Amino acid sequence: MTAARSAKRMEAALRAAGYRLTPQRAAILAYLAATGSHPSARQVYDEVRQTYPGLSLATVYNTLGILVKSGLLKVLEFELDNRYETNLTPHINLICTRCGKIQDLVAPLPISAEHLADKVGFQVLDYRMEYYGLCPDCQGRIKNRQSATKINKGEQYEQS
Amino acid sequence: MTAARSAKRMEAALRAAGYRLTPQRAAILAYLAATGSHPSARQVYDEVRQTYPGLSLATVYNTLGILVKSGLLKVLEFELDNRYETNLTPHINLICTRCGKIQDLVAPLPISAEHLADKVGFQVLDYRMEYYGLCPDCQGRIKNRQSATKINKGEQYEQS
DNA sequence: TATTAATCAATAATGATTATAAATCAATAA
DNA sequence: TTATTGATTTATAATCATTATTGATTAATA
Ligand SMILES: [Mn+2]
Ligand SMILES: [Mn+2]
Ligand SMILES: [Zn+2]
Ligand SMILES: [Zn+2]
Repeated sequence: MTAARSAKRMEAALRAAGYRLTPQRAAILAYLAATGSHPSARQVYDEVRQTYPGLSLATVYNTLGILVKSGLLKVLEFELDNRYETNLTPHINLICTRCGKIQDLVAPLPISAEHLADKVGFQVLDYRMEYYGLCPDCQGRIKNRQSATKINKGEQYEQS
Repeated sequence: MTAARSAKRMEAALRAAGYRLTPQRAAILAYLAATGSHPSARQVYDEVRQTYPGLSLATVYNTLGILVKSGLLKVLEFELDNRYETNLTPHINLICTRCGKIQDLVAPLPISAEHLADKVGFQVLDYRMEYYGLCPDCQGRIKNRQSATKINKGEQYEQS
C-alpha cells in the first residue's frame, strides 16, 4: 500500500537487479505489496494460486529468495515456516504465539548502530526485534473459552 | 558462572520440575552452566561427548527440550541450527553473520510490557532482540584478507 | 528466425528436529 | 536380594520445510 511496498517499485527494483519480470513473479509481487501480513512461503503459494493457478511452490521459493537477495524482502527465520517481512522501515514485530499473527509496532530501536560501532565495535547490518505473547483477539478467546490447551511458543499455530 | 546459571541451581530446578537428574543431564547442565556461548544442539552434543562419550544426540535434544519447558533455557529459532540461550536476564544478542558468534549486550528493551499491554493490548510473554552484523574479529579479517566471498545472513557460518 | 540465456516446474536431495520402540536404569517394595 | 514399575537412554526411522537439480519452456536480442 505504501510507496515503499508498491508493486511497481518492486518490479522496477527487480528489473534493476537484472531479473526478468515474469507473470508469476508479478503475481507474487502484487500479493506481497498488497498484504499487510507476514506470510510464510506456503501462505504466499496458497494465496497467489487463487489468481495464478499454475504457480508452483518451487517458483515461490525461488522468487522469495530473489526478492530477499535484492533487498526487497526480509526473512524472519523460525524453526518451522519462515515468515517474510514486507515492511522494511524500522519497527518491532509483535508475534502472537497462539494464532501466529504478526503485528507491526513502530518504535525506535533500543540502541543505534553508531553506538554499537563506537562502544562495542560491532558493525550492524540488520536487526530483528520481536515480542512474543498474545494478541488482543487471543487474549479474549482464552478468557472466554478458558482454553485447556497449553500455549507455548513452540506449539503449532491454530488456523485462524 | 553466575548464580542464575549455576549447575547446582539448574539441577535443583530440574528436580523441582519432577525430572530425574541423570548423569547425562548433569553433564549437559554442567556444560551449559559453564559456557558463555549460545550453542546449537550439535555443539552441545560435540562438547559434552568429550567428557561423556556415550551420550546420544537424542538425549541432548530431549534434555534441551526439558530445560526449555522448565524455563531454564531459551531457544533462538533459526532456519538451520537453533541456538540455545543460557542468559535469562534481559539483554540484546549481537549476532555475527560471518562466524556465528553471539555476544550479549546488556541494554534496556525498547518498550515495556506494561506499555504494550496498556496502549496496544498485546500481552508480552517473551521477547527476542537481535542485531546482525560483523563482530570485531570478523571486521578485522575482512579488512585484512579482503574476502571476496559475499557475506549474507543466510550463508553457512565458517568454522571458527 | 536463430541464438542464447533465463526461467519454470516437477522431482529429488538435504538436514535439523522429532517420533518410535526396544534396551537400560533407578527407585521402591516384597 | 530380587522383582516390579516406570522413567530414561539410545539407535533408528520419520518428518517436513527448504534447497538443488534437471529437462522443457520461454524471453531477450540481433
Ligand atoms: Mn513487521
Ligand atoms: Mn544472549
Ligand atoms: Zn493471536
Ligand atoms: Zn564474527
